[in-house]
Amino acid sequence: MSQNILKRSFYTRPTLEVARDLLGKYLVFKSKAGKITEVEAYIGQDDKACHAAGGKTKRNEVMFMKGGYAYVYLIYGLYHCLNVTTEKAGFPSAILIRAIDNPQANGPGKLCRYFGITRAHNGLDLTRSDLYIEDRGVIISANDIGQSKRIGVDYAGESANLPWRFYLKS
DNA sequence: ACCCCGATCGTA
DNA sequence: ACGATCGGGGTT
Repeated sequence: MSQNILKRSFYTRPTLEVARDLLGKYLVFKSKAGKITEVEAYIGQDDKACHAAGGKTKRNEVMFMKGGYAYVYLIYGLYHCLNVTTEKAGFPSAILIRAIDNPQANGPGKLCRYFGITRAHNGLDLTRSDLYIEDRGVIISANDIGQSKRIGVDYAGESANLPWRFYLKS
């Protein structure tokens, strides 16, 4: 029924809108799927916690693509993190998918381990590959959404306190 | 060539 | 509270 894969126009909107709207959607990859329960937004070069704060590099170049691409990077030499790009080409912004409703994928590193997502998937187009996000008709109201500062970015000065983490209250 | 450190996680 | 583990990015 509601097999509704999110299309380009969903991702190319303002990042904070996309972040809130991703809650309750389903991340799907190779026969595994789960409801997104926690995300964080990283927006532009003024955001000192954003990987693109210092400009474009080989590692973060996908962040400069238009909305709807997978930005995957290795962190701490051990784990991978999955982001989805947002907004228009040339503006670096993305949303970190931190958790789905599954104890095996309740953190960004665990999530990638659970799905088998690695840097090999960096740059995938979420609108035309087997990695995608779909709307299964779950309705999320404003009262269901919690908001806080982002995790693990205390080094980022002023940006550390931006309330750009969104999660589904349990 | 070298050094520092990270959008994490599991164990102590 | 801390160690694992490694590549990116800046510096020499």
